[in-house]
Amino acid sequence: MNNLPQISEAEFEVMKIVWKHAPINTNEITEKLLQTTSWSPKTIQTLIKRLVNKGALTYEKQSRVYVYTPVVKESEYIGQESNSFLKRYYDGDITAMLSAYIENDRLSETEIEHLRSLLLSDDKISL
Amino acid sequence: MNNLPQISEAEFEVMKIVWKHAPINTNEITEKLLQTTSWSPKTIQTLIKRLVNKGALTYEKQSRVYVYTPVVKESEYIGQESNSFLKRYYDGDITAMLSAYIENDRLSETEIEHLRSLLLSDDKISL
DNA sequence: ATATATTTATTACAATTGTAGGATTTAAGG
DNA sequence: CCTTAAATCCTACAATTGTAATAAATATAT
Repeated sequence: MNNLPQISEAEFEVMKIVWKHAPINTNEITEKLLQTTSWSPKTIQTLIKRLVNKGALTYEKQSRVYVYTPVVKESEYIGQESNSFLKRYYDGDITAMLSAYIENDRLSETEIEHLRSLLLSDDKISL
Repeated sequence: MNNLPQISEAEFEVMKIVWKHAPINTNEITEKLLQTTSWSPKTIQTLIKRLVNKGALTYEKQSRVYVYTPVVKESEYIGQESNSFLKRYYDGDITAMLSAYIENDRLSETEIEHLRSLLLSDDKISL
């Protein structure tokens, strides 16, 4: 059973901070986000609140401050999003995605090399 | 200059039909979609209309019937979505996505074989 | 104890999306 | 020409999202 909560794009930015720095409080989250966005602190608070409501974050009161921890795991969430992305656009077939990238010359030589070594140096090669 | 229109999930289902069968009229679109969804024909009409408004489809009147053609190309749209997906979840790095899939054993042996042959039999190998 | 500074909670509002019903237009048959 | 069936257009409404402002609660210094 999975079905992680649905996390919007802006909310995801908050999640990234929490995943990286948890346990982390509101002010710290805000501070970090202000380095990369121009969101109002009020907006950030709303996003945090919504993530709590959705069950993506939990918090613990430390006197007047709330300290947040992720409920959903980053890898799990990204894995789920990746699967639904692949399903939507490539009929669930990651090789189809790769094919498209290769055919449209969207891969640099370096990337191709990297992919080759990923696939060849993998322990799966032992068949 | 690109910036294709933003197409929602339900709208995308309509687009897939049009990409595949254009030029195609409302009734034909509806008929095809009813094979895979349980949407009301009214809903489908709304989706088509929105796609026209967004500039994703154009139409031509053939007496009382509208016949639709895509304005945005499928490969272009999917390519754009793929890039923004990779940017969002893998820092734009498709090899990172592959790594994650390999590490989490999300790839079948068949898929791995397929990927290997894609990368090895590619004309890029000529370096 | 109380004022106040700081936090959190509540409310707001427009745009997009899913999901459709109702109104209007119009082609075509009589 | 006019009725009517079929097609398109307009309207609706709740949920989610981006983006905040305002209100309320509360810890802490005095």
